[in-house]
Formats: sequence, structure tokens, C-alpha cells
Amino acid sequence: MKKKMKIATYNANSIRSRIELLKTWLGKHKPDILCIQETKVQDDEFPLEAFRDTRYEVVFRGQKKYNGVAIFSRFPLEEIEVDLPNDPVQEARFLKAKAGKIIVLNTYIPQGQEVDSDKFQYKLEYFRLLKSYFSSRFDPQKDFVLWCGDLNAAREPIDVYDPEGLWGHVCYCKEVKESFEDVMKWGFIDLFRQFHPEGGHYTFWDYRIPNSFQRKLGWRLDYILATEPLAKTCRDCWIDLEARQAEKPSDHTFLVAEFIL
DNA sequence: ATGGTGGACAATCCA
Repeated sequence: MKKKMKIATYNANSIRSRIELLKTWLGKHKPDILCIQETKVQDDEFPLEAFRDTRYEVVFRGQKKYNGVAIFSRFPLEEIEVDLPNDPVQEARFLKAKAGKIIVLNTYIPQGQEVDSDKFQYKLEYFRLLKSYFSSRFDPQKDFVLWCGDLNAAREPIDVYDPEGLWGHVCYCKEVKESFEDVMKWGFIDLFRQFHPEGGHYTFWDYRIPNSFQRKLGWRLDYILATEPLAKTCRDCWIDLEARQAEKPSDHTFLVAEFIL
């Protein structure tokens, strides 16, 4: 018996300021799993009560002020991990859970600030640690691994609004591109790219640029990546631009993938 | 004009 499965990812830029938007979105799109980044709330203040009537199971890992990740799921989540092994900083950026046969990784990759900063080195290290994690734990030919999140990296020129002007930015430069591709070649398929080879599709628009969304000044920084056995079951992957019409949208929007399993 | 805005959280840090 084949079953439809819908999985989404969203950088909320504070889950507490996005409660109404999220409840509306969950009710309308009914994803089976939603990975959230930048919840910006420590665990004892997570707004569990606000989502109680949605009947999703929720796991989260947060810290004060910054970062924070959460997974909403209609299926029981098992084998939960909240720390990326060997991460020297141990910020709340990593969440792993198993939903049935799908292993879900939800990450909020460090943005990197400036290319000559320690934070940028940490960003590169984060990709390296993720690759070690995947290699040591899973088999890309057999396991159904799904890596979702805000990866703070654009893969190709078609993933940013001004490829020449933006080259060298912490989210679009040689080092980040190489680090990201090195993890990809372990065995991930970029589901959105698989269904949309053309460029100009973005998931992030900078608040600081006036009317960046209307002017299409965006970046593709959010991804749903799957190992081959899982990618084969993917029927579609799309960016939900409608969610940008909400009253107080995040600077990112939802990326969604549908599978027949 | 070396900026824009938005969020957390209390003087700035982060994106």
C-alpha cells in the first residue's frame, strides 16, 4: 500500500513571532513533517501550548536568542539526536530523528558573517562535520536519509539574483560551494533542482533590501536533499511563495517535497 | 546617506 508523504522546511526567524502563520500553514498544507530553523527560543520557553491543538509531535533544540531547530511530525519520532558529533561550539543547529524508515536531518548551517572571520571557518567546519556524520552513520545506497534546512549556501549562479555581484559573499563563494558540494557527493540529490532545472527560484529575501521579494532579489538557501533510494520516491518539490503574502512573513519561505512511499 | 529591516532582548548581536 503506497502512501503519500509531504515534508517541508522553513526558517521561521523566531517561532514565537510566527505562531499564527505556522498554524495557518500547517492547517492548510498538512505536511507530515515540518523542519524549522531559527526558532530563537530556549527549550523551557518553547511555545508547545500554542501548537497543542495541531496534534503534531514536536521535538526541538533551542538556545537563548539565536539559532534553534524543531521538527513537527504526524508520525512518531524516534532515535532523536540534538548534537552534531565533534561540533566544537555545540550551538542549537542540529536535529536528527527517525520517522518510520526516513531518517530526517534538520540543520541550520552557520551563516558565517565575513569570509575572514572565525565564524566563516566554523561554517566550513560544520559542512565537514556533517559529511563525517553522514559517512559514519548511513549508507547512501540503502538508507532513506533526508537532509533539510537553511544551509546558508547557494549552489549555483542560478540560485542567486546577481551571481557576478554576489560572488565572494559568505553564502556564495568558492570555499562554501566546495564544502557544500563535498557533502552532496557523499550521496545527496537536490530535490528542488531535480524538478526545476531552471534558475530564478528563491527561498530567501533580505529584509534589509527594500521590497526584495517584489523585486525578485532572492537567494536559494533552503534545501530538501535525499539519498537516491528516497529521491526515487519523490514526486514533486516546490517553493511556496504564497506564504510570503502573510502579514508578518519570515525572510525565508517554505520548501516542500512530496513522496510516494 | 558606508545605510536599509526584523527579531531577541535589554546594549548590542545576528542575519
